[in-house]
Amino acid sequence: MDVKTVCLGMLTDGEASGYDLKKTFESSLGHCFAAGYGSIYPALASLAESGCVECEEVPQDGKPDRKVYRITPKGWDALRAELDNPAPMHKVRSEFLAQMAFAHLMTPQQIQRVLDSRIEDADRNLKYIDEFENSCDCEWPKGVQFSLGFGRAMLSTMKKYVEDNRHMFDDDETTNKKVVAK
Amino acid sequence: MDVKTVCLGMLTDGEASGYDLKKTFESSLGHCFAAGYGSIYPALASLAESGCVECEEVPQDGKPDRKVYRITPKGWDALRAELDNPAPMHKVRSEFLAQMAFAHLMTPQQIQRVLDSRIEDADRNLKYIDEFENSCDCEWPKGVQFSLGFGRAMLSTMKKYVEDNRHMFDDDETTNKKVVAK
DNA sequence: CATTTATATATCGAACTGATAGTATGCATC
DNA sequence: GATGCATACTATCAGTTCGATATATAAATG
Repeated sequence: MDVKTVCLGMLTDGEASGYDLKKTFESSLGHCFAAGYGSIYPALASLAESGCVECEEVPQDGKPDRKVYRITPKGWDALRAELDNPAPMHKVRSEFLAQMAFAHLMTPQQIQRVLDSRIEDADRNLKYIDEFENSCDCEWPKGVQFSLGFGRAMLSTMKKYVEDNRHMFDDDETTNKKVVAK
Repeated sequence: MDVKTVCLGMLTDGEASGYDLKKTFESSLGHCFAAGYGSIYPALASLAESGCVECEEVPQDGKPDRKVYRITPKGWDALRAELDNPAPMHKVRSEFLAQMAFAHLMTPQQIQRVLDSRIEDADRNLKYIDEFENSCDCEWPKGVQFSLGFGRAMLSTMKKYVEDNRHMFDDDETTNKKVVAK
């Protein structure tokens, strides 16, 4: 399940350009699988070379030609083979947690700022998921619903965990002052 | 907070070789920030070149020289600058969710196998976290505790979500049979 | 005695990231 | 009327990272 395969999967829904695919990445998979032009265009070129997709160049005046891609029977075979993978990975790369593991080298202010930004980011992503879910009159396929719900569950847990545990990093001085103030 | 910075952070705990750092990546950051030799060795070479770490080659008979790295004052400055980043990212790249988004192209058997493997993976990672947490007589620093708790919260949510929602993909035929059997 | 595991180094191609660049249209703001 | 910004569309490039592989030896395990 690399970028190539995901592009192939998206093309089962109908022909599309690299630009179109980028938008789909941002909307439906944005919370769990990112890809930029630097991945998408090479992926399409490679898929075209191996015969998994066909490309039709649609001339447009002024704008550059629109290159529309369509999945081929060979592409369907390749996709089915990939979807048979019984154990696809779920990887996390958290500079946030890595930084927090060095909290003893940071000031309380630095720590709280980082925690604030994590909560903001979670909220932003929760909003994206809601917006995407409501952007369709009809229902999304089950798999997409599952994926959106999964994202929501993870982001809610993340937010709650940060909120519930940020007191761990309360400044001792501040705490003492509060105690004294009582 | 790239691999270079994390290595620098680990070296604040005392000198270490590339091999030692790899073990630390596997144990304390394994659940949230992976790095292999292909990242660690180039990172150390680059840090040495920029004067952030010193390297001492300790000869050993039979085995290749052990290269021991130590952080320098310049390295401390670089680390402090990185730790000032107010909004470190938390990225997810889930081939699992991407594949599930195409569940309508898979058989119910394929889907259930994928969900099983996700639960197994969550359990495995929860076990790793517990084992690491108990591998120390004294207490880990607050930041490390926070990071471990975070990982546990996310993995528990993941497992529960999959368990609670896998029925979404029950085979219609099977469901009908059950209903009939009643 | 053979095999596996641990110690320790390192490289390489493929893949991915994030930024940048080019070109045109339309729309709003100043 | 100009300036800047958003949208549509293409594409590349340097730097990073991933996963696998290679090399060599000692110690433990079967």
